[in-house]
Amino acid sequence: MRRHSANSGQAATETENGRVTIKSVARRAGVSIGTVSRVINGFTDVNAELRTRVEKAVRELDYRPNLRAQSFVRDKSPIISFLLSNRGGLNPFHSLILQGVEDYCANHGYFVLFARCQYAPGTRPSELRLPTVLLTNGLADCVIAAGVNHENLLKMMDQRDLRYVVLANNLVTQEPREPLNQVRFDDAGGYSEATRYLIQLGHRDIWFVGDTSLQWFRNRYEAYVQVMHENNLEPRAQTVALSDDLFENGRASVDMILEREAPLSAVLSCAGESAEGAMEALREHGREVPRDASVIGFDYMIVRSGLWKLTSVSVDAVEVGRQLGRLAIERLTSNGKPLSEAVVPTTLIKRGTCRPFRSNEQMVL
Amino acid sequence: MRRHSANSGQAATETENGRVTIKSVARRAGVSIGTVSRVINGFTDVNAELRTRVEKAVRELDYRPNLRAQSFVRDKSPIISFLLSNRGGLNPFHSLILQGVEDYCANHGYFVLFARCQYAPGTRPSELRLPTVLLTNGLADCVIAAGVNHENLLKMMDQRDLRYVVLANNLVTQEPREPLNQVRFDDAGGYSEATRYLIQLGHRDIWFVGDTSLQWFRNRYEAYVQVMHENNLEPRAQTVALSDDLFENGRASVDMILEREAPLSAVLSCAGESAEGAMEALREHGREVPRDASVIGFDYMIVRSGLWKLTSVSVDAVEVGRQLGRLAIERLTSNGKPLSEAVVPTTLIKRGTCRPFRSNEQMVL
DNA sequence: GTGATTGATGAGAGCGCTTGCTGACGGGCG
DNA sequence: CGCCCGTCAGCAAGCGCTCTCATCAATCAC
Repeated sequence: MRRHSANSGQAATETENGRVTIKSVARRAGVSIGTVSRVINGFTDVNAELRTRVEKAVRELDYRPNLRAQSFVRDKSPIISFLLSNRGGLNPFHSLILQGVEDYCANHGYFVLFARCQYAPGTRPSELRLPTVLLTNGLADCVIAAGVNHENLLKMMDQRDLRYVVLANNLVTQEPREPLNQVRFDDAGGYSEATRYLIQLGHRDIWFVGDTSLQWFRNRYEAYVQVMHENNLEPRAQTVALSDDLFENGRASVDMILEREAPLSAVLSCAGESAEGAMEALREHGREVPRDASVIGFDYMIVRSGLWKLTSVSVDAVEVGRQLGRLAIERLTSNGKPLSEAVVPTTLIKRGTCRPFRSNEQMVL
Repeated sequence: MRRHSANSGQAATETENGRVTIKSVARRAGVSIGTVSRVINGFTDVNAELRTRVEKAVRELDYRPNLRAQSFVRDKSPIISFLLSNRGGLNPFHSLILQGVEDYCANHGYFVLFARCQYAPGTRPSELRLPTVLLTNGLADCVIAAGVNHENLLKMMDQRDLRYVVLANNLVTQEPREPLNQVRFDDAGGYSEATRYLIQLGHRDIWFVGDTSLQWFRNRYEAYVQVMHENNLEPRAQTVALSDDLFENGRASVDMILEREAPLSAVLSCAGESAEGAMEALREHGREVPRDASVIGFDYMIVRSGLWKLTSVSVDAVEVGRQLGRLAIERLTSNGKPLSEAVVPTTLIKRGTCRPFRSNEQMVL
């Protein structure tokens, strides 16, 4: 690449080359650019008449400050980056979260940059190849780390003094982490409630289905186990991943349970898709839901078409996004001091897949 | 708001206040900042030795140019805005498109800003309240208009000399529009192919199901009608929206057709969800798919869990996004001259819901 | 009436970078 | 040897804005 050759010729000397800048406004209003700056930035110590004149000039010229110049001189930008880590695609859950982030940020004068990245949990922080968003100096002032994240990335961001906020549910950590600068939804609480609900309905043979090698599912599993123990019931779980596909995993798990004729009167499933799979397996074995078995799954208040009848532990994913946006903006305005965790509650939404236990159900098998 | 009081005191005179700028690099390498600039921008007319020294200094100081300063002085930014118009949420289809946009842009040094907006089709361009992304001067240099768009927004952007690229399939226009600066996927082609396929399988009573008051579904409908006519078959369609919910609309439409005992051997559905609804209705009427009726729907190559058996007209939505990203970047680098339309093909993916017609199927009803 | 205080304004420096221009240098050629 | 010209480094002018500081007017206390 060679330098561009001279082509500007006679640079516009005093005249403006077509664009409206703070100077044009100042000239038109007959004030200095400092005064214009004070008016557009809402300082109160400006004479009412001058203010009016400036405002008129702004309107007439349709002036809008150059964000690039503003960001440059203020040394900050109104951009927050939403970083989706280690996820193939933008799944419905994260779509809703992104939507919530955008919603909150847009309402508070910030913009959301969408970026993705992949990294291995094992890589040492210093050897981590950061995504371009994080490497680019001055692009975004705060990062929202969603998707599946690991300690090494957070360490790296700490080292580089990058401000960030994390979605804690999908954060995989070895040792417990101080719950700062993070948003979490209380899925464990929801799974406790769901378990209690099934017990109240009279169920005893309640199976948890889900791959507990994944931390987020393990949290749900542990909540289930605890409630079962509190009620002197034996947890009975199929926690090995029989498939990568959640639907298929739910189907295969329940199929296995029924094949070996283990007693089963309710299924608490780690996810919505796997609950659908569980229902498929029950159907295949001639057991009707909820008549012959109750099923509870998980969802995130996505608007589903007609048939969404699954009783679920439910979290408002858009709200999770809003909280992430809120925390990110607070981090920027709170001068970087750590913020305490925000928790979004979950609710057990009772739809059509649970029913009180009747002992003759056992006969069906 | 009052002006900030003086708090800087003795501004750092010649020393740098902690941050690494082009000056630090220049000093360390013993060259002028101009030379550093030329090196980091890849100009070739730099002496090899100086270049090496500069590169060394950059590495040692871990220097990264300040994007804010660069954007400011270059008067352009590496940010492209993905604007989702008139859509409640970020649905799976648009999530995939966004993903494709991000994919392409990230690979070409651009960043993607995610924004949403709502506007009425009827509003006159001059009265349109533009979303903040478009109003903010210097934020993004090009806008990708996805979601459902209308002429008034495009007119407004034209007037303001905003560069943009449109997803044409969801663009609602009165008069035909020159296909410039837009990406389109050929769903009409896919629906023609699907119709021909059903005819080849021997089906005659092929029903199109979908609300044709929506332009994108009407395009599919018209492709269907044309192929039917070419084959001297009578188009038979349920084009009135019986519900806002696609699933329910498909279900209700087919239910109505079957209720009045109209002959039906295949359903060509405007969307995937509505095809699921159609299958539900067939099931309710005791007709098994594909034994007693064939069904074709639509999808966008989303990875669905196990049971996705629907034969579909299919478009690679991620590719649509990539094309949008490509066109947007071309618009920026092609000095603003209009670019010709990009078309993403659709394919008929034959899964498990179609079978050759057997006349005794008619008996089932 | 005088000096001190307060308040509003304009002037201008400076943010970090790009880039046109100037001029030093050296090699080729007459 | 001198001249010309191509090459390449440094200088410095800006880009549009913010914000400090000096200035000046008006107000107030006594």
